[in-house]
Amino acid sequence: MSVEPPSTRWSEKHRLIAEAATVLFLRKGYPGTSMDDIAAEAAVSKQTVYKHFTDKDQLFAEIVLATTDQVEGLVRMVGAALETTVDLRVDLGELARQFLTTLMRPELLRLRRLVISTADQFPEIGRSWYEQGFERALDTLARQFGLLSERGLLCAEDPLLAAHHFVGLLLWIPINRAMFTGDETSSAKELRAYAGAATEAFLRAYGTRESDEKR
Amino acid sequence: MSVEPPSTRWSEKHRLIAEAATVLFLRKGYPGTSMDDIAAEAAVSKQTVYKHFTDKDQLFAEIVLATTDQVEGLVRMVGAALETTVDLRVDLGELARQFLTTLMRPELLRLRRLVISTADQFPEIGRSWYEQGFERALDTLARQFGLLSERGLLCAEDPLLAAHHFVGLLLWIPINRAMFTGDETSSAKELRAYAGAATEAFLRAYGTRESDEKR
DNA sequence: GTAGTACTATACGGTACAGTACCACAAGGG
DNA sequence: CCCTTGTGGTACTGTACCGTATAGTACTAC
Repeated sequence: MSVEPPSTRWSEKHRLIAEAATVLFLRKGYPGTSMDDIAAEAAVSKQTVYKHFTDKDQLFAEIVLATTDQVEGLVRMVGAALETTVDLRVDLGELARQFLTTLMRPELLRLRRLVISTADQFPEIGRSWYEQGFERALDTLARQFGLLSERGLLCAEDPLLAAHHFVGLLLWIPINRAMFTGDETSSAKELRAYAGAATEAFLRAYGTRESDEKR
Repeated sequence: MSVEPPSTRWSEKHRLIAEAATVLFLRKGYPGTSMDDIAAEAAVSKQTVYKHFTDKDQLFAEIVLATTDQVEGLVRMVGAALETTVDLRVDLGELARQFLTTLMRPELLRLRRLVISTADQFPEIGRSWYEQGFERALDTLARQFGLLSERGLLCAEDPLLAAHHFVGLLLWIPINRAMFTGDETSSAKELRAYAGAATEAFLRAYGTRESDEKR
C-alpha cells in the first residue's frame, strides 16, 4: 500500500488546488489562467494556494510533469499487443488504433499544445515531458520491434528508428490537424482509417515475407 | 509589375512596423511582445503603429498570414526535383534533404510554435496557416506522386496519403524534438541521416521494382 | 480550555500593458 | 504664407495580475 491515506486536510487541499490548476491551465493556457482563478476554482483562498505552492511557475511545472505518469498505460498497451503476437498485421493494427485513440484525446492534445507553447519560457518542462513521456513510450515500442525482428516478423535494423517511423506514419496527419486547427474531435472512423493506412505502409516498409503470410 | 513602388512615406512606415513586429513576435511570442516594444523596434511612435493597425490582434494576424507566401519556394522545389526524374532514389533523397533543411530553419520552427501556441486564441490564423501553408505544399507533392505512379515509379494508390506519409516519416522526429526541447539547431549531419532513413523507408513502402532498379 | 495551526476573506503594493489624448514639429500643396 | 496631414514624444486611463499582508475564523491536539 502506498503512503497515501492519512488524507489530512492539508493533502486534501493540495489535491484540490492541483486539480483546479490542471483544469484551468488546460482550458485557458498558462498566461490565460490567473492565480485568483485557480483559487476560485478550487474553492480555496488565494493565500492557501501560496501556502502549498511557492509561485505560479512552480505550480505549473508540478501539475504538468505529473501528467507524464499516464504513459504507463501506453507502455503496457505495447507490451500486451506485441509480446506474443502471431498475426502481426492484426495486432499491430489494433495497437495503432489504441495508440491513436489514446493520444488524440482532447485533454492530451491540449496538454501537448500547452507544453509546446510554454517551451520558450520553461524549457526544462518541455524537455522532461519529451524525455519522460515521449521517449519512454518510444523505447518500449523499439524494444518490442527488436524482439519481433529476432523472431523474423519484422526487418528493422534500427528498432528505435522503426518505432519513430511507425509513430510518425500514424500520428503526423491527425496531430498536425489538431495542433493547428484546434479540432479536438476526430471521428472514430477517421482514426481507424489513419491507423489502417499507417499500419499497411509500415508493414510494407519494415515487414517480412513471414509477417505477410496471411495476406 | 505589381502596384508597389510609390514607396510613399506611409507605405514605408507600414513595412517598417510589420518587419519589427515579425521579428519580435517570433523572438518573444505573442504575449511577450508589447506594442511599446514594437514601436521602439520600428523606431516609430506608438501612435503611428495604431494609425496603421487597428490593434494588436489585427497586426498579429496580418504578419503571421503574410509568412505563408514562403511555401512558394517549397512548391517550386518539389516540381524541380520530381518533374522529370529518372533516378527516383537519388532525387527523392535530395528533395528530402532540401525539405528538411528548409523546414527546420529556426525562424520557421519559431513560427510554427507561435501559430500552435496561439491557436486557442486565434483559431482562424491556425486554420489559414495550415491550409495555405501546409496543405498547399502537400497537394503539390501529392500531384507529383500521382504522376510518378502513372509512370510506374511509385505505387501510390492514394497520392495525398503517400505525400503525408513521406512528410511524416521525414519530419516527425526532428520537429518534435524542436517543438518540445527548444533545440533549434540540428546538425547538418543529423538532418542528412533523417532524410536518408525517411527516403529509404518511404521507397520500401511505396516504391516499385522499377524505381528500385539501381539498387 | 488553551495553544497552535490551517484556513477564509479582503485589501493592497507594485508592475506591466493596451489603447487614447494632447501638443509640437515637419513637409508639401494650395 | 497657411493649412492639412502624417508623425514623434510623452503622458495618461483603465485594467489585469502576481505576490503579500492583515484580521478574523474553524479545526486539532494536548
